[in-house]
Amino acid sequence: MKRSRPLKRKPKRPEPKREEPEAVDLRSIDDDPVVQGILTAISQKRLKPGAKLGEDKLASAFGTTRIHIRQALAHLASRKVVMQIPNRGAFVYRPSWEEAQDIFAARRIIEAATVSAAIDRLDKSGKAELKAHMELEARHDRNDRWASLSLTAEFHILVAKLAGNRVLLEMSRELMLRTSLAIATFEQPGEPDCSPDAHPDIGALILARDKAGAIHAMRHHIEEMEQRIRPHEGEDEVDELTAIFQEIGARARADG
Amino acid sequence: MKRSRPLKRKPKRPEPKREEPEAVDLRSIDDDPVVQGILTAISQKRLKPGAKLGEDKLASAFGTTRIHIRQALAHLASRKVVMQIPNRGAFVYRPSWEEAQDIFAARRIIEAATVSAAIDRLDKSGKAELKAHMELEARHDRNDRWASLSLTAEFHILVAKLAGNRVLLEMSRELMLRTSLAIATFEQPGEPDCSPDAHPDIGALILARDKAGAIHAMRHHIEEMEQRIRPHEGEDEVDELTAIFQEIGARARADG
DNA sequence: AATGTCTATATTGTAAACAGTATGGCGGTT
DNA sequence: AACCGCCATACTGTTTACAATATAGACATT
Repeated sequence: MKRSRPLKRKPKRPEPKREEPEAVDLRSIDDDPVVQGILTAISQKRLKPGAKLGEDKLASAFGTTRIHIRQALAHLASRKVVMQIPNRGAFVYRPSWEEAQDIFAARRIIEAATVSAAIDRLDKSGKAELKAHMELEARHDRNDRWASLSLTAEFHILVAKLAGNRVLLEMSRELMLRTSLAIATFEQPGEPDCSPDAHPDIGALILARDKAGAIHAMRHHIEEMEQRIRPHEGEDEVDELTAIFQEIGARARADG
Repeated sequence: MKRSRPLKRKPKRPEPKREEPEAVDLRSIDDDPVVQGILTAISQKRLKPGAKLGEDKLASAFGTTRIHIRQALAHLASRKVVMQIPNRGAFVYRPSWEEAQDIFAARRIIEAATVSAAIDRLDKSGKAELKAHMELEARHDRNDRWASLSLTAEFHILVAKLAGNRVLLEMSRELMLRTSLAIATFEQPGEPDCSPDAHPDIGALILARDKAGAIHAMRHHIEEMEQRIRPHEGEDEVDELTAIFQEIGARARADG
């Protein structure tokens, strides 16, 4: 509907009213506790792919309203961490087998680049951070599964931080999460995402500024992860059906 | 509030009710006309960085409701295409100078990889697509600025498609958009994002399967783009202030 | 003259009620 | 006994109205 403005003021506006914001706090929705909660729950594998995320339940769980939850779920759906199905609700995203492979391939590319850039930019404080993290990983309590999962992911994030490129850092974070989902979908549960023994080697190579060696080690490390997943074989009949339906859906959308 | 369910049914549920969706149409919000409209408007530089995106105005412009607009804006904010400021509204995202540089650096990495993968996977239909696009670009109407902008962006998207990795394709799309914003922010308006003359060379090198040459040409092409932007100098006083405030905000958040 | 305060207005954010859609159990039919 | 349609229920999606906040102009003050 058109606004019924009183028209009392002068309608002319020679300069079109500088509407551009100069400096404000732009706290992102990423800082939202609901988003963070779901994210950590997923990266710690407490939420499995395909799990339903009911709006009412989440609202009461987090002690907030449904609107807030909807916003958080929409954001997570934009980032492909949850899947929203019309009139059915939100579910933890379950990547396809092809998508899982693509995620690993993307990580090989991006993390090779972050390792390279991290070595180029490595300075005193960077070395200290890296050493501190390696020590943390070496002496952490291996019985605390959730802490382990967080720590091993943090190593890759730290390397991305050292690379000094925020865009690559965002992408690494995103790929890390989607890797968690890929592994959780296609591997027996309970094991960590990374074989943690590889991290000290990679870290040492970075500290030694051995670029070729560090890149090779990182690539190998990611390939090791990838080899721990297998396509679902027991659900072939079902998967065939889903393939058919998705094919039909895609075709209908392309034709229409 | 807690749901006041009648409790007439048996509360026990031995099997936790298979809630996982098997096969459904999952049309993404990316297909939404509002999202697409804003996206193309930005990539065609009809919407400039910093422009205000009022909810009511967009709602009446698209002939839909404010809620719909809000969802679309939230999605675009998740993808860093718009910036949402609490109680102020949504604005077309304006990257910082550092972010602009990071975007170009990320593109160098990712597009070098897509070029490489595209050459590896290049088959008959891929060659045909590439040739068709190059012909389109060669004989298009150079006076139609908006068509030119779309076409030159499509070249990079096509290469990413040929690489056969959906995750990298998504990332390329995202980086493409953010490149548009970066160039629009730091360059005088009106010029295309790419110097279009470079595309035929890159395409020819891909068709010739000259991997090293194609990667080099792509890197060079992106560097050329990057060299066309300059940090804002006339707004140094303002930028200094914003830098200070952002510094303070970040510090306060880190300390708190 | 520049700054500070106040008020009206416009715009965003939130809550609650309503409508639409899928789910699951029940009964009827072959 | 298995299958099919029907109906109650639970959940998501949407509308509506209201509350909170920022903006812009006018006015008072130093």
